[in-house]
Amino acid sequence: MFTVGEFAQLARVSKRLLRYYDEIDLLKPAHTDSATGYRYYTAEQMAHLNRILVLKDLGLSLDQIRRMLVDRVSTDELQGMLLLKKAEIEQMLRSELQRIRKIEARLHAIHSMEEDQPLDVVIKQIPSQQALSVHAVLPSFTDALAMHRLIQHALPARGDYGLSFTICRDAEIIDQNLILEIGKLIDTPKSSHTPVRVSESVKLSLRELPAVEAMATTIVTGGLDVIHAGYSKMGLWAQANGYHLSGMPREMMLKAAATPDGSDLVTEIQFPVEQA
Amino acid sequence: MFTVGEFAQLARVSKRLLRYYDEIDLLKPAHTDSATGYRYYTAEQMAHLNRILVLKDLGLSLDQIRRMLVDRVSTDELQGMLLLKKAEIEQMLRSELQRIRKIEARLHAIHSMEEDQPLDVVIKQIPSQQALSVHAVLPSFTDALAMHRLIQHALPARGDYGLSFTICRDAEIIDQNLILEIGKLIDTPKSSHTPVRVSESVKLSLRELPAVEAMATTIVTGGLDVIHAGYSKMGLWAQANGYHLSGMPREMMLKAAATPDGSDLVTEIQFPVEQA
DNA sequence: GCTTGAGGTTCACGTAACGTCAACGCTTAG
DNA sequence: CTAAGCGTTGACGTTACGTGAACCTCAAGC
Repeated sequence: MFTVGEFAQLARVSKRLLRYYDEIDLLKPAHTDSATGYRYYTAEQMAHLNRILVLKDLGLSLDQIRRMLVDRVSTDELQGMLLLKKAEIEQMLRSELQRIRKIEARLHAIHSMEEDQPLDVVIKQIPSQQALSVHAVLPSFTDALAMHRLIQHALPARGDYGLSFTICRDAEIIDQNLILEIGKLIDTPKSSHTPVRVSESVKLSLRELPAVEAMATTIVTGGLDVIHAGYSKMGLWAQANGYHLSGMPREMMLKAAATPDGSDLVTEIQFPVEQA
Repeated sequence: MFTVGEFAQLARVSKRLLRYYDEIDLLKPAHTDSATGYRYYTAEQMAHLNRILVLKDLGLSLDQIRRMLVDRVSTDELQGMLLLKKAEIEQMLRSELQRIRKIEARLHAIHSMEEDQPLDVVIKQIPSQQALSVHAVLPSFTDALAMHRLIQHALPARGDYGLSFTICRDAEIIDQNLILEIGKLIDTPKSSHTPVRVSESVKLSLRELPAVEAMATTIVTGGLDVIHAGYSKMGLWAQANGYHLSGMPREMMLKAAATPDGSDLVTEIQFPVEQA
């Protein structure tokens, strides 16, 4: 029989830990003096403690260990728990490897473009959204900007409209003509008063932008040249981080231009992606 | 300007998160109404938030991110932190791989020896310990057991003695003759009254067992045959888990034999090991 | 018998990054 | 006028595994 102190020293654990394991019914001393409350452990319990420490080291929680040891679980179940734990660790290893890859990509980005800040790309899930939009074939993004202004003026000020957006319906951005969808999100999807609306020769129609599971997004501040550069950087980023494009890119105008050149535009570029 | 709700929805984070980041000075809204306390965020702050989310995803803590962004840390330092984080993750990957190996070894052990319980091997650090011991060349462990009894009787009952131990001074356990060190630990190292002590023809001398950084230990219950089997299993275990022997094995007698055959002996087998 | 060290219990804290709930104020739409 | 909806603060919970401090009791050696 050993007292806590002796037992703790032999096992090289703290006395506190032994009391704790007693408290959570993981390892009760073989005998507890009812008068003094003193705990007494047998030599055989050292084997028990060792088993606990080993299983803990394998990554099992104390709760699982208690179920396995105190509740006398079968060898098959134990094997199952170990296999499960192993699978868990393997999953974790994969995600940590991915993380390492991202860190390396970022380090590379810092190194290669010294003063240009590296892109901050966040992947988020986007729900489906209702929108009022029009399809247009335009010679340049500058015309798209004009179109946005036109729409802005045509819509009533007091209507639950959200952000202005542009969708490139053609994956290849051709300098000649752009196939675009231009419009505004609708904040309150309940508004049934928005089936169509006319503004000169363009008609806005109600549309539902599909949900996207993984949308790679980044914020750019600046005019059309900066936005265009952002598109190409997003492509590089996807390349470096193991994603590939899986849908039509979108642009969300977070802040409209105050100056004519649009140098204070704030735009969120959105790329639907998939793990390559 | 966006309110928390709008900003949260755009960024796809919770409002709570934004308030939290405000509270910990990680991302303060561009403006806070002093009357109502309402928070207002600008479009530019979305870029800021994105950077925070990206760095968080890379595994940095919010505290580190604050230091990097709010306290305007240099690119070099940022690079250093990322490299450090990468090294951390790599270290973690190594230890998790080791863990996987241990789990696999255990699964294999469960599978191969169906009813014999797999060995529970715990690695601990052992400090140097004082002991009273004698060196002996004996034909068998049975004689060692007898020697332990002899010593037990020769020593005064009331002396701060600890466990009985045996050290195999020869790595190869030869059936012919064993080179052993037999004795008892001394609990209170201050006892200067124990320089030597005589008992018939054997003399116990004061000795200091060296500290061991990594001691693989396991508990076996049973007679000499069981203990001997434990030795060989420990060898197999080390093999399977990537360790190798780096010193003289020790045996600690946790519980002396009550029966002559020693079938209720409880012994801790100790192998000094190193990572292979 | 006295001191001392080891034992006991109980409460609290500590991490990291929020989630959840309660109570309350302000504004607007019906 | 009132209820809905959004905003605020504050406190507590979560998860897992313990550690620390304060305070009290008890066994044992001299």
